[in-house]
Amino acid sequence: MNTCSYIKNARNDIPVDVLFELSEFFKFFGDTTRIRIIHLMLSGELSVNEIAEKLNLEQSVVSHQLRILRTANLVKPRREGRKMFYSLDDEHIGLIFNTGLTHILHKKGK
Amino acid sequence: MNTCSYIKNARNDIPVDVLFELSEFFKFFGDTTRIRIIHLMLSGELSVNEIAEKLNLEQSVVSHQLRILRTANLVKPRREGRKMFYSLDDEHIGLIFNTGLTHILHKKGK
DNA sequence: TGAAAATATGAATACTTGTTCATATATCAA
DNA sequence: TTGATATATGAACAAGTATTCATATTTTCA
Repeated sequence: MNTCSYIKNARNDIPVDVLFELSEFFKFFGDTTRIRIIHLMLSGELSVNEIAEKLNLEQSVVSHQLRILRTANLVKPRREGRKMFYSLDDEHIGLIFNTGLTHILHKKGK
Repeated sequence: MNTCSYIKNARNDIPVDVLFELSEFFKFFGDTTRIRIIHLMLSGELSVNEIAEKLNLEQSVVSHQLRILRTANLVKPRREGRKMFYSLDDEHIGLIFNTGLTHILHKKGK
């Protein structure tokens, strides 16, 4: 009857350090530049310059944020000549993105 | 073949201001104190002092963070005499919490 | 009304972090 | 090797924010 897996799987004994990691993880989604980069990557991999052009951002801004996302294993790099292509490392990233998106769109609809 | 629903439901035309709101939304989960408060509330409503005691935090810290969560409609207050009880406003909050938690636990398992 | 309990708030501080600018590194082509 | 292209990085600055401390509200009870 209950289709919400998050309730069935609710954990009651989460260590503080795991909660800390969880908050650190959500921080990566808590920046406009990064969320726009993640959004772009939902459609596939992109080079640094492609991202910068599509988002109308300076190259260094994109590069700085990509380093953060790469260090956190949210995106993975692939070199092709002089270009670096980045793509989402984990399929869960899109799930979290869309879960949040569904939430705010749902609230806006009211 | 593709079992990832987030790809099937991918939205390609998200306005920048919606992406901004989305990042602002995720910021609420990007703080240790708030994520611990949210975690506590997954089990039900709590008074301010209960939260402060369980998390070993000063009352003003909890109150400040509750104001942020309340303003963002993540939690809702209920007065009972001198006490204020707070609970999660939206059932999606728990879903997002657990989606992120599942993700980092999955990565730790590797 | 006065005191106590519970919560909220304001200002100050310290800390974090995103952007900017300049520059460095890396790769390719001639 | 030299120049051009693509990306990365470091330092400095500015803006945002979580915590602390003190104090203000609000409510209950004697």
